[in-house]
Amino acid sequence: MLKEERHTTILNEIRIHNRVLLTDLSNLLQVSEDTVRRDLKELDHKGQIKKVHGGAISTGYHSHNQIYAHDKKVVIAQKAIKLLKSGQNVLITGGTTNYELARLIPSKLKITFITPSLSTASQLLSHKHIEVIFLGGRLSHEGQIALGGSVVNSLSEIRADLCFLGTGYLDTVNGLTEFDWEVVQIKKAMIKSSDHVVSLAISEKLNSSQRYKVCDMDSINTMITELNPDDHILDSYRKNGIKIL
Amino acid sequence: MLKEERHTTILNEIRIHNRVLLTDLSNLLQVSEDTVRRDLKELDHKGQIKKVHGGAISTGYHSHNQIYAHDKKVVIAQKAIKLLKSGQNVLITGGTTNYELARLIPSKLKITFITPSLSTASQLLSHKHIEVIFLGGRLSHEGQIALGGSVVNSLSEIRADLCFLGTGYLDTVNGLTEFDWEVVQIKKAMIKSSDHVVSLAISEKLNSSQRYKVCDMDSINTMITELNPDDHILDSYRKNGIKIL
DNA sequence: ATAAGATTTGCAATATTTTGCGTTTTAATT
DNA sequence: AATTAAAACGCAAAATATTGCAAATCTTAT
Repeated sequence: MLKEERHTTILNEIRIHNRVLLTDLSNLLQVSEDTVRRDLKELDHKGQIKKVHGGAISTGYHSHNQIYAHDKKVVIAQKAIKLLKSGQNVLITGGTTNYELARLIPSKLKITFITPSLSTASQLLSHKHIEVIFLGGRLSHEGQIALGGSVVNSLSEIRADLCFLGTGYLDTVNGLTEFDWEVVQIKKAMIKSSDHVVSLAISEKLNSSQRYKVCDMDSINTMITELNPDDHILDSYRKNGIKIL
Repeated sequence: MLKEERHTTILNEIRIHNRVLLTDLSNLLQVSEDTVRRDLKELDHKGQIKKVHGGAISTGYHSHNQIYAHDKKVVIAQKAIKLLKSGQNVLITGGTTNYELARLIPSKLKITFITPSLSTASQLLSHKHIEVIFLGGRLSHEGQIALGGSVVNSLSEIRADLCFLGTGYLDTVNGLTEFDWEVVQIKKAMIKSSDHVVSLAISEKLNSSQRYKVCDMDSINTMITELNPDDHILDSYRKNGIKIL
């Protein structure tokens, strides 16, 4: 049986049952478990399925993205926290990385966070010593963040020490880009209101871009990825005078 | 059963019931309690649930008193939903009763809800057909709602068809009263912006009052409790020309 | 057609992960 | 304080993954 045939069969099985066991596939396809394992690995790498211990599950669901690259995000969040000092006024967007950041804030820091993101706000509120300002507006169903003119207006009345920009795509040529136009407006306003702009992105987001531009690379002061700061992947970013953590 | 499957099941259970018992999960998933414990630990670590003694609850928002008088609150919420019509602009406060209301909104209704409550907003957002406007401001750690002048200001620019006031204490002499002065300011502004004011309260809240006054009974158009509308406990409220459901 | 090179496959040895059980520690209740 | 339920810990067995390797298979250039 050809590899491509197996792959189609596997994808079908997962499409039907939402999950599949490695041993079952080995029986069904009449190949060794090793081969199936390698097939799953390949399909996972292509993003078509999610390989898990003992088999694979469908990737279409929400569950995948939430847990995806979780470890990397924790690493990023921990680096970001080192930038915080008591007394600061900090702008922060939504996204799972910033959510992690919000979770991990040490209790000794007394900081005011300002955010348009429901999930980030909620997480921040679990810390009794943190003050949280929510930027109101129409909430988007996808990102659970407030969008629109009211947010931008409110931001124009704010001066922040720091700004944590989550998600987004980074590229030395196009700078920071986003998929959603409204999100771009918010981020632009956030950057304008901050003394220091920090971009948090897992390395997958590097060297890729989306259709709308938030800012050039030189508007970003600090860049944080899960990689070692002197990883060669970051070489092209270094020359822009950006601090890399 | 794959670990990921268990995780999805656990998250679903919590999403539906807001909490789960460890022993129930152990039965449901047919694995040892230790395994469930490890699953919960993992999910908690990822921030997807909150692990507590004996089981787990959903993250952020609502706490243990969520469970209190839950059945009564569902009854109230169901009555309240009958007042809703597509196309309306509806103000809604926080509180567990309104949270239930938000949960139970039927999908055929196209409504815009405006709220200063994080938990209510978040729940409303789970309905794709509902538009949600969040009234931004400084968030309180206790109630998870936005307080302060910015909320009151925003409310002055809004005209709503309906206003659902949760919590609060009702009394024929003192009217609607509250414990928190800032909350009072918000509720006053909400009443001012609405054509029709609905008070939702479990019967325990009747005939009791707190230190700050929101409004007299005659500012309230409709009153909803879990009791039968012609229960004698409600007699004294009836004469104010209030509609009782 | 065939020989060199690359890819795929199965196997075995070695790691890693998962899981349930007994024991100890911790937390809630009376 | 005493009693009980739950959580944490360490452990060992079982299941699953990874790796190196050699045989089989497929490519492709001559």
